Amino acid sequence: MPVVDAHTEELIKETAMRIFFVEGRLHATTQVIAKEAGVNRGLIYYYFKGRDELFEVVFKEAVAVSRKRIRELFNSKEISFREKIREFVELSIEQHLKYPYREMFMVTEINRDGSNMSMLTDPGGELRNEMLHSISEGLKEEIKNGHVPKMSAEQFIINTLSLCAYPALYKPMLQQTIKMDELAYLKMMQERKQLIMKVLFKDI
Amino acid sequence: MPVVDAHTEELIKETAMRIFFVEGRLHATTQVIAKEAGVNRGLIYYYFKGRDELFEVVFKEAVAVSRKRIRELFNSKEISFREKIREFVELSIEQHLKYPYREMFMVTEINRDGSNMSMLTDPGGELRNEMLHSISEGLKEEIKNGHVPKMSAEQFIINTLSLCAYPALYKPMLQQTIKMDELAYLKMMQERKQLIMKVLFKDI
DNA sequence: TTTTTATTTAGCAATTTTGTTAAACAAAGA
DNA sequence: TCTTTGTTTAACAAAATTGCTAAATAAAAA
Repeated sequence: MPVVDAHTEELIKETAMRIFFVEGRLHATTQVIAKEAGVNRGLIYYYFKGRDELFEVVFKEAVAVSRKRIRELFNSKEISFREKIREFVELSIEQHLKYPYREMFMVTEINRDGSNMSMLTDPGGELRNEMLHSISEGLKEEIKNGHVPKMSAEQFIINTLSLCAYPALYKPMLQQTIKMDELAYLKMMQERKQLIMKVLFKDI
Repeated sequence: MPVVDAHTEELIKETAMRIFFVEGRLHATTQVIAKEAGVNRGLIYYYFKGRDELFEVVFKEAVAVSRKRIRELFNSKEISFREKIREFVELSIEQHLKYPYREMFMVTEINRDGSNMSMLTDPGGELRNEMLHSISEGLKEEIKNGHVPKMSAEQFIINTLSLCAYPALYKPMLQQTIKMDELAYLKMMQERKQLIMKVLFKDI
C-alpha cells in the first residue's frame, strides 16, 4: 500500500486497509492502527468521527473497488467474451495477491453484530441485471460450442471468482499445513492466471 | 449444530462453534457466547481456563475436521480417482453449507496478533506427502487422457477446494449485491455438486 | 510579528471485555 | 442426615478499548 508522505487522514486510512486487507488482522483496534500508522490515536477521532466511521470509510472503499471490478468485467469493451474473462482473471489475481482479505473484511463486517452495511445493496438490482445480461450472450455461445459446460451466468461468475479469490484467502493454511513457502506460493498464483482459463474453457 | 441436552461444557463449545463457523461472527466475545448458550459467563472460565483456551479448543476441532476431510479424500478406498473427487466435492459442499466460516475462523485466528497456532503445522510434512502422493497418479492419468488440463496436484487440490468453499464465504455478498435469496442460494449450491465435477473434468 | 486556524498530543472518563473469587446451590456418597 | 464434591451464580477487580477534551504545537494568514 503506498504510504509515502501521505497526509495524515490518508495515512490512517491506508494503514487500516493494509492491516485489514493485506495482513488479514480483522480484529485490529484503533490502538493498533494508530500505532502502525505512527500517529497519535486521537487523530482517528479527529479525521474520522470514531472507529465506526473509519471502518465505514474503509468498507465503502472496498465496495467501490468490488463494484468497479465487476463493472469492468461486464461493461464490454470491444473484445471477445473470452478475452474479457482472461483480463478479469489476470487483474483479479493481481488484486487478490495485493489485498487478499479485502472481501473477507467485508464479509466479517457484514456479519458483525450491530452492523448496518446497507450501502452494499444494489438499489434496483441494476448491477445484477447489467452483469448477467452482459455475460449471458457470450457464455451461451461458449456453451453451444461445447467449450463450457452448461451452466447459468451466476454459476460461471461464481466459478471465476472462486478460482481467483480463494487461494489468496487460503494462503496461511497452505503455508502452515503443507509448508508452501512464499516463493512457491507466488509461483503458484502466477501459474493460475493461465490455469484458470484452461479450467473455465475446455478447449484451451 | 446439535445442542440438545448437552452438558454445559459441550454446550458452550458448540455455541461458540455455531457463532463462529455458521454465523461468521468472528469478533464474538465471551459475553455473547455465554448469553447465546444461555449460561453464566463464569462457566467459560470454569470449563475452559479462559477465552483463549475456548478459542483454542474450537480451533483444534476445526483443524481436526479439516485434516480428517483431507485424509478421507486421499487415503484411498478402492474407488476411482474421479469418484473419490466426486465424493469429496459432495461432502465438502454439505460441510460448507453447514459451517461456511470454519476455515475463515481458522485464517483470522492464524492472522491474529499474539496467536500461536502451531498445532496446525504438519510435523514432518507427512500429510503433505501422503496427500500429493495419493492424488498424483490418478491425476496424471486424467491429464494423459486429456480430461484434465496439465497441472500440478497442488493446483488441482486448490481448484477443488476453491470451487467448493468460496461460494459459502461469498454468500452474504451474493445476498446483498445481487439479491440472491436463501432458496436460490441453496439451489445454486446443490447444483454445484454436479457442476464442479464438470468444471474439473472436461469430459463430463 | 501577531493572530488565527489547523493539527497533534497527552491524559482522562466511559464503556466493554476479560479474568477472578467467594458464596450459593445441587447432586451424590458416606 | 451430613458431608463432600462438583456446578452455577453474582459481584467485583483488572485490563483493554473507545470516545472525548483541553492544552500544546505547527502552519497559515493578516
